[in-house]
Amino acid sequence: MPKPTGSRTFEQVLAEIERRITASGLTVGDRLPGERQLAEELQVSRSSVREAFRVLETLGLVEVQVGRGPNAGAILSYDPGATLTDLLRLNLRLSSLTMREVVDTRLMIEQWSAAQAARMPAGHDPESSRAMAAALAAMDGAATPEEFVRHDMAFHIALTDRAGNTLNSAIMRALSITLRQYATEAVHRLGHTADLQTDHRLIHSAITAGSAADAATAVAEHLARAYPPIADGREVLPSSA
Amino acid sequence: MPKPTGSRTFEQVLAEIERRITASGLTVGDRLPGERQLAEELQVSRSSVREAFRVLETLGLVEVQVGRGPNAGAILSYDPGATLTDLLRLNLRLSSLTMREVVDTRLMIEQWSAAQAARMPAGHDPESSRAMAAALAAMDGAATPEEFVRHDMAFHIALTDRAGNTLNSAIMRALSITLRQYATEAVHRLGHTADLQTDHRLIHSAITAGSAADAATAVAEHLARAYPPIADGREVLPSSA
DNA sequence: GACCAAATATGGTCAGACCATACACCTATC
DNA sequence: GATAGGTGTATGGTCTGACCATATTTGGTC
Repeated sequence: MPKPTGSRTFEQVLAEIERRITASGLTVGDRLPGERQLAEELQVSRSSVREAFRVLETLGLVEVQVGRGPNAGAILSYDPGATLTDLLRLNLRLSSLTMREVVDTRLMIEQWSAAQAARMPAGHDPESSRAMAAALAAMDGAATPEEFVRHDMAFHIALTDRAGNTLNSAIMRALSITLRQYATEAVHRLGHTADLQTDHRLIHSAITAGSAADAATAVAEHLARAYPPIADGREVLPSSA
Repeated sequence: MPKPTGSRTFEQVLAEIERRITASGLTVGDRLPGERQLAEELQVSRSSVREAFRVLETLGLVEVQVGRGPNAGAILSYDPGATLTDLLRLNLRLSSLTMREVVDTRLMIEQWSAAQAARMPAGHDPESSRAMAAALAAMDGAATPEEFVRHDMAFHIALTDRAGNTLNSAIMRALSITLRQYATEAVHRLGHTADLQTDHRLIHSAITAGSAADAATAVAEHLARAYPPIADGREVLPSSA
């Protein structure tokens, strides 16, 4: 037991909030009591409640808004992506992670997702289907590498969404954001995007055709092309996030 | 731009700390200034510094200790696992995630890792090698389902470590902890562990023999046996964590 | 009914105090 | 001189109470 259920006050507040979520069946969209009210209910100071709220906010579980009315206060939300993104970015800064590992994990998720997506019935999740097609078209019309990469990210995220695992989707979103600048530089280096688009269409048609194995292969080849300079070193994150 | 670089004070403190980490080359083990000192340096209140510290702590980037001496204060650390675990647990509580998705993601990582591990040269990472063998033996001698599951977790984590991707390892650790109680109940239901151990040995020998495909297949079959009742519903987390 | 102004509830921030903890330092003793 | 014990002090942890900023609600006025 590394943590003996936290003796600090804000940890007890966290435990109580977690207990209430479980017991009262609170869910996304519901509101937590205000800072002052919760402080009085639990007989703790407002500072402790605030520190607990910062933790919940960091975990992407609540969104806090000032002012008055139904939208003010701490609202239960669902955005693990932001947390994961922060986590990845900071760990790259600390050199606890390498770009190589991030890219490999992305390949893993995307290969898996492409295979799963190919196995889905034709009419499955029309929204992600539309998103993939739209991203493909938008990449054709992209005027700058930045714009291309933006739609490229959308394409790969839609692909992951299509596999239907929201946990994988959340991780994929975080990985994409982390790799964005890297991807942009790669496109600049390449100088053109024709090969990448050929890859994308190969992936897309394999999924549409229901060929899981082909889809997985196409994804692997695409990422090998997109991230060639990454060998095995401890590349650091570009200076600007 | 969802976040305009945070107008709140504690977010500016976070940005400044992140800047210092990047600029000064601070790394794991180094100490951040004390709360009072940082507050004065940045001309903000101690409360704001504390809220920033709570965020860093939640992200697993610092560990805070009271008292005096070289171990006191906020030390840069590296423990994304705790954050991921909290993230998973709370999102399961909010029903934003299903057990099915968690199990699927675990299968994905473990299949990938088993295949990668099988491709490694024989002498690679002797530590995880030893850990796998030790866990196998310990499972044979386990007297209770709880003890069996503890060593089972160690086995699967060692397998993932052997693939050499620390990001995947961190995710796998979080998934394992999240699934622990579930796994324990599954072993209780099964009533015996012979089949599971047969699976484990199959996985182990496939990796040792360097057969990536066999290793991946063995992992898939093992997890299908270990988590059979999970179909497609929105199973909730067991009440006690 | 529309519009504008005041009241109010909410989070955001600050200053200052006191407590608990754990090491640092110094003194007394041998 | 070495050791043991007490005291000092820097650190995080918590609380109180105040004030500010913001956004909605309320109510009055035209």
